[in-house]
Amino acid sequence: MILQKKDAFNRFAAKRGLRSTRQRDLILDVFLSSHDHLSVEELYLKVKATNPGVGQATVYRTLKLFVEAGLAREMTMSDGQTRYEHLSAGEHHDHLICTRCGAIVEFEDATIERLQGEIALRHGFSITSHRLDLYGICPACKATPV
Amino acid sequence: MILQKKDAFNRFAAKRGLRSTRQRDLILDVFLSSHDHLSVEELYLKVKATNPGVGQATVYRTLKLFVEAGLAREMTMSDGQTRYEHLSAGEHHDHLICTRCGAIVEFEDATIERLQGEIALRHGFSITSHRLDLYGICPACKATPV
DNA sequence: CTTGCTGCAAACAGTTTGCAGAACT
DNA sequence: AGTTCTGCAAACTGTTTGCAGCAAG
Repeated sequence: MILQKKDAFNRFAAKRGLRSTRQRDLILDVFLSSHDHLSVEELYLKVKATNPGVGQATVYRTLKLFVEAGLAREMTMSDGQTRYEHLSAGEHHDHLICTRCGAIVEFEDATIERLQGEIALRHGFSITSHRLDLYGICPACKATPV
Repeated sequence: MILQKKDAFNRFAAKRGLRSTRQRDLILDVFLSSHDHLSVEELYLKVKATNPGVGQATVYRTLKLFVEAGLAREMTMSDGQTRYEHLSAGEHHDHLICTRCGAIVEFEDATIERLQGEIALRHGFSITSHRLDLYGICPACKATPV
């Protein structure tokens, strides 16, 4: 799974004439072995933990490459931070987001996807992507007194 | 319609002990008489056109009040800007967004709303709000060569 | 007269960029 | 050797905040 993604990135890099560097390998490792939805800051700190010399700018630049390579998806959160989640070819999922603790749960719903397609058609749009976030309180937070 | 919203804001202001100022009235007028989904910058420019002395900070502060008063909804766009749209009590709609020209078309779909509720229930979440954006190319752009 | 509101400018947070040196091929 | 990539720091963008003066009640 992780190897597949590394291969995918290597193919992308080769096609684009990008060089293979220690930093890019490292950032890819950390990204792939982490849970989804990391902010750049979180990823940067994880990378720095094992390899202090790496700069933030490189993390920013490398994440943009992952997006171009189709490995990652960018999500602009309402707190102004950008988060990156894993993305496999053709796969898509939406999010339940806890507004108290920030937990993010993924889900998929084929019926909603289909209805979205119908709505787009009705308005003459050709859809390239979409984003569905449901905000609320997760079960754990409901059980915990504020 | 516009008067109703002004009343709503006045009631909110009274309850909160806020003062009635020239700037707030002006910004509310401009906001209510504009199309939806304005960025702060756009609104600020419109306000400044008729009343040059108004500062950006006031526009930012006033828009946050509108959100608290339930007149407006904040949307963080992927370009990093925040846009504000009109909001009436209980009303909700989602968006088709053209990635070429930036046009935003609103739609509502009761079935999707219901399915969202079911998904939330299944995961034990209590939903407070949601956001559904469909990104693609609008009919006008499809007809226009790049 | 008292307190909240405004405009300005400075501060901030997240992200991007220019550049000199390091590293890949 | 030639060129890309990196790290640093400075620049940028959108937004927030501190403060002195202004204005509403």
